[in-house]
Amino acid sequence: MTNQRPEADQAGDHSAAATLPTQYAPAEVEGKLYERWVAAGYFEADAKSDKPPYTVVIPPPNVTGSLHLGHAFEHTIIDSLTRRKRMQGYETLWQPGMDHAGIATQNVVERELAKEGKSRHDLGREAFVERVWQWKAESGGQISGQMRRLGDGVDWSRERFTMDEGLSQAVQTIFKKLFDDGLIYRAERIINWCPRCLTAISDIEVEYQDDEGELVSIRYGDGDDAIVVATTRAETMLGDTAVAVHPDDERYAHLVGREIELPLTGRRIPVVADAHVDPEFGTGAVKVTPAHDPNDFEIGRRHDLPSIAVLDERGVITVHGPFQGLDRFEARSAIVGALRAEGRIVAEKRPYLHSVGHCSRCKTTIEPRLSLQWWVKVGPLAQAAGDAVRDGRVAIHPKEMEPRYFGWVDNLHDWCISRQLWWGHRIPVWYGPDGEVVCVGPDEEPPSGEGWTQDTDVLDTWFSSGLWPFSTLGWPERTPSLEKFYPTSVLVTGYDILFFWVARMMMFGLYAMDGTPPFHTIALHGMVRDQFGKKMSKSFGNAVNPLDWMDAYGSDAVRFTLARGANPGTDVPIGEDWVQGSRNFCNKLWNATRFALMNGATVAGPLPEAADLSAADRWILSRLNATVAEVDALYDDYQFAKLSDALFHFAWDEVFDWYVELSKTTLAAGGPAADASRRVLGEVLDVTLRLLHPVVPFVTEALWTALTGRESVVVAEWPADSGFRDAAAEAEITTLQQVVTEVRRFRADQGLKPGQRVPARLDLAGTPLAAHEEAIRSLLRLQPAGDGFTATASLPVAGATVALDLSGAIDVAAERKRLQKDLAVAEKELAQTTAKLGNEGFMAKAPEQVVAKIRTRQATAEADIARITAQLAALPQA
RNA sequence: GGGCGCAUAGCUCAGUGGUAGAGCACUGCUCUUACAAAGCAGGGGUCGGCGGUUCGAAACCGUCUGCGCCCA
Repeated sequence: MTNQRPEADQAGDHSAAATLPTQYAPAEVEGKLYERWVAAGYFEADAKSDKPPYTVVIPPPNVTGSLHLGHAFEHTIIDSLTRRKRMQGYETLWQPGMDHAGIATQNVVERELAKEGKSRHDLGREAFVERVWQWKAESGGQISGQMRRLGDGVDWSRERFTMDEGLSQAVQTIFKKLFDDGLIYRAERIINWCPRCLTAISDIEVEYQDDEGELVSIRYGDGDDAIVVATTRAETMLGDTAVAVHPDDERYAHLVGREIELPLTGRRIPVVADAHVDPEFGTGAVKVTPAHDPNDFEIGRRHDLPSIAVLDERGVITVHGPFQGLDRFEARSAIVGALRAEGRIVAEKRPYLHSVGHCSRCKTTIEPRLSLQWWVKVGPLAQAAGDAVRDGRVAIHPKEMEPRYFGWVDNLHDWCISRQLWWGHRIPVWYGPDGEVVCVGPDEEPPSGEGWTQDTDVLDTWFSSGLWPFSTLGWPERTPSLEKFYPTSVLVTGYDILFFWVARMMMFGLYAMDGTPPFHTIALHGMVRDQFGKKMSKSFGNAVNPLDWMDAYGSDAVRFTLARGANPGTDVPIGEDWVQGSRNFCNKLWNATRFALMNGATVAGPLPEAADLSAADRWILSRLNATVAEVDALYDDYQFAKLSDALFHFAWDEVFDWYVELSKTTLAAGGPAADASRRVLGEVLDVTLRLLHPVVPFVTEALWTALTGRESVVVAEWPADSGFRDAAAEAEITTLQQVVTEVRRFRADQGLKPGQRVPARLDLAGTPLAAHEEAIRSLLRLQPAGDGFTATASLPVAGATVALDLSGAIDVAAERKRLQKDLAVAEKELAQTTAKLGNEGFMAKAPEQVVAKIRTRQATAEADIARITAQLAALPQA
């Protein structure tokens, strides 16, 4: 569209329409409009404003990421919410930014270095971190540009990054506070170790899947001391320090307390009794490797067993002997081979399907590893996070997702927060020469001098993401933004990452902000799937780049398709056909507005009084206001699919298909009625475009500015229901629609071409449609009945009769077939309603309105049968 | 193994006690002066099976079958 200076146009100026091409071309509109919005500062939030605040923080995408449909979906939801609130007069902040994605980003840069034949160790820590920043500056954060394409109304002047100075200070502040409160501690435990990323990861970064492994039964000890254990991890037997059996297991009672020989090593290990052993599983005896299995670690603790580590950080066997230097998987077969040679393999099951943990980042099999790490003691924090939802201060939407939240937050293990990476917030703890441990706050000088060193680990990325709702607003400073915009209003995120960081934000928000939760509502959405409901994945080959669809059909089309599928908490299937359908809707909107502009639709001046409006005008205004109310209610309930659908159907089925068509007759006639219609048309489009704007911002902006001559729909007022309703006008137009549809049906059944003019005589005396005769004739291509008019067909419908002269024989067979079908439907209806009304139980117990409704249906069926029977009788005999 | 959920038109999904709906797909006719990315008309479902509650069940209860997801 060439209309880039809408303020220069007058409302209703016919020249505005002349500049609109017959097809909507999103590519020519979207980019320019977005730049204008940003330049105008519409998305900037003012902390000094008197307006009530509405705040949403973006779930920060990874700095390594690019826009996928999941983002597009989530952003469409957030953008619609914030755009509507902005129009409603809230001081609206949609806070943008990214997280530093510790492991992912470090991996990206390490891969770059590898191409140069270098490792991060060649550069050293400082130079490597420098290199990561350089990478971020050059190729990180692609998603920011893509968010602009999507139309995201974020305040770019406030963009934040979790590694920024201010946010790093927030991290250090909360670390110190938690440390001082005893909620952060250091301990040696079994953690999830990725032998490829060479770092600890948290429980939720482990993905379990059923893998084909092996279950090997090994005989430990000999003679009377023999005991068979089953394991999927034979290679860890080198680190076994006991065999455990259930205390009540009589099979092994005689062995408890004795020592047996561990094969291949010559070591002697005890047999211990532990209630955690399942006597039903395998032989009821298990090998115990405290250094390489979390359950075994606990058994070891209970029985004071030593831990013998046999694998290094890369999963390579470290103990002396023939297996030293073998990878854990090579060692497994080597050790089974050696045991077999000694005749100690009692049974082998291969493949044996069992659940194995994998690194969510690189899919490498996780190695449980005993190591010294930093932990957050989550007990009191998780309790508070659960209580905030339990006592209603925070609502989870949809409510069905609550058990999922409680199930997790109430059973939370302590959170391992240290990572053996270089990219991230370095743990602010210094160790002294004499074993001192000092946690340093943001305003404190680290201890200096001989022998003092800082912890080399960094913090889990989620540690900083958990601070996002307040760190982005300036915390720990009590900034005006923090005062104005905290707590945020709603957090929009996928149910799949409810645990990853919603719970973390809740814990940290409540803890840091004196018990004020970071948001009052958690609105959960589902995942985007393909058109057959399958999960999108690169390996399956059904992943879609949203930018391709945005290029082909426009961002609005992608957004509208996603919004139409957004039922709370459920997954959203999307296919190209559906995006095309949304594009078609945008085009329809475009052309309807184009028609309105060509015909002088206007928003100038007040609406005429109801008395000066036609039934069609009153009908559409009644429907318009009902739609405003409906859409408002649906927005407040996060029902994006339903509100989008309501707007789609109101716009297309009512405004475009009927009101616009009816207005053609009125406009052609001219006079005051035409003036009124121009004003109503302008009103209906104005309000409809404003209602649609949050979901399809671009096309509505282009059209609304052209229609109204005003600055921007972004800052227009959100429509309000005027309360105007007109049931009589609605009934009148419904009757009109019935008459028109019935005659169209007859025309189609008779094989008349749509444009073919037919002489007709209308008898509307029994209806309120007298004023609509011209419109009905126009819609049905009916000519006046001239001299020699001979009715060859007479159609009774809704009290009216339309007589047509088809100048010749009609297709009696087609009409008979049709009428017989209608008759069958009416007869079935009569039978059903009559049966109900004859049912004593129904008559005695059904509510008044239901009985009345059935009576009406019965009467209608009877009338239909009479009418159709008469029509059939009137048909010429074949 | 524990928990949550789903099964409605060819596909994807709405529909929490009173006439089974939408989008897309499908069939026929049309360039009717906003729009063929369109218009008009039409076809299509024993609401997974069985049993129960009820005057009345797609909906509520039980059960079976099939399929998801989360946790262990």
